[in-house]
Amino acid sequence: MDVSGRTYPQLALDLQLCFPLYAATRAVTKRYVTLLKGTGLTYPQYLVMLVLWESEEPRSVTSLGHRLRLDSGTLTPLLKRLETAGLVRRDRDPGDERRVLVSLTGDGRALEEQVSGVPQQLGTSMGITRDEALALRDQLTDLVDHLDTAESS
Amino acid sequence: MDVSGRTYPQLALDLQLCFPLYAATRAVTKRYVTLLKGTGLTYPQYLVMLVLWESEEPRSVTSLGHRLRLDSGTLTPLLKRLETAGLVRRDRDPGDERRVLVSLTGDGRALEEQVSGVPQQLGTSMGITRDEALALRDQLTDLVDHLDTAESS
DNA sequence: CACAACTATATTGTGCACAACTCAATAGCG
DNA sequence: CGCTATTGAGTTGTGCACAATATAGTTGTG
Repeated sequence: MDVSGRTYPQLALDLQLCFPLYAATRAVTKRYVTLLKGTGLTYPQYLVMLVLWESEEPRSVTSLGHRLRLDSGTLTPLLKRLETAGLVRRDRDPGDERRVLVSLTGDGRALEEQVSGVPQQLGTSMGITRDEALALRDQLTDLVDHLDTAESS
Repeated sequence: MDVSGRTYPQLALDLQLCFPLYAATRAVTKRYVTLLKGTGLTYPQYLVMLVLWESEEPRSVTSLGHRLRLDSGTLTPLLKRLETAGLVRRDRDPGDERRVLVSLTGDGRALEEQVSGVPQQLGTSMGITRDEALALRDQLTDLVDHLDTAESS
């Protein structure tokens, strides 16, 4: 890698780490488009569905946001699209009318079986073993934790 | 981690790897907003500037796109904003009128010095050593390469 | 009870990403 | 030379992300 001519060689590092991270996310998202074709889900919608499938109970918008680190500005329109698609219902919590509870419809629940092969297919596409995936997960999780604490300083 | 109750436990893995990757990219992007405040650059704009700073010659839109894996639909409006900000110029290549050559202005070149501390600050925020960063970079690069070849199949 | 502080969601505006498409310019070929 | 195929950039439309703001509902306090 040629960095010899740069006035500020340290800037090359940003292209070397931050760019691959950025590119990897877009590559994964792109792969999901193919894998999720037929379900009509986008990648962020799939992540929301994963959280709902893992929950026994309906979840509020804020609760989904905490799990996925997304705010209402992103989730509200996304959830409306899932509602239009007939995969979720959105009902005001009778006990606290500020809250909107998101619950799965029959179709939404049924979709889980249809995508059950996706993680396996993606694992193959990424060309890494389960152990490598778990190690990578840990590094990325650490990174997010560090950035979260750094942001508040 | 409780996955015992799931009908399809393999779906938990997508939340365990793909979600951290997705969250890490957004956390890094968010950190850059703070670090780049004052320059007026967004994270994708900063990446474009990094490529221009590392180039001796003006680059075409396609050439920038290959380096950053972005298409003209993303780059054209982004480059127009950089042009409006006075950081780059966009001129048709006299030798091939289809091509638009992107070159740095004096202001654009001067900005390099102003952001030269950013990689160091980000490294601190991420809480990883240079060696860890390079190892992570290699894993992510491998991942992108695998996904690229998988996509075409 | 009145009312200020707080909470949960929704809305608005900006900026990516990317697929699909258009259009102008160029290259290649008979 | 004339015609077709290709290439490079731009446009359009959809769907995130997220900051900033608005609004309705709730809670705590005097």
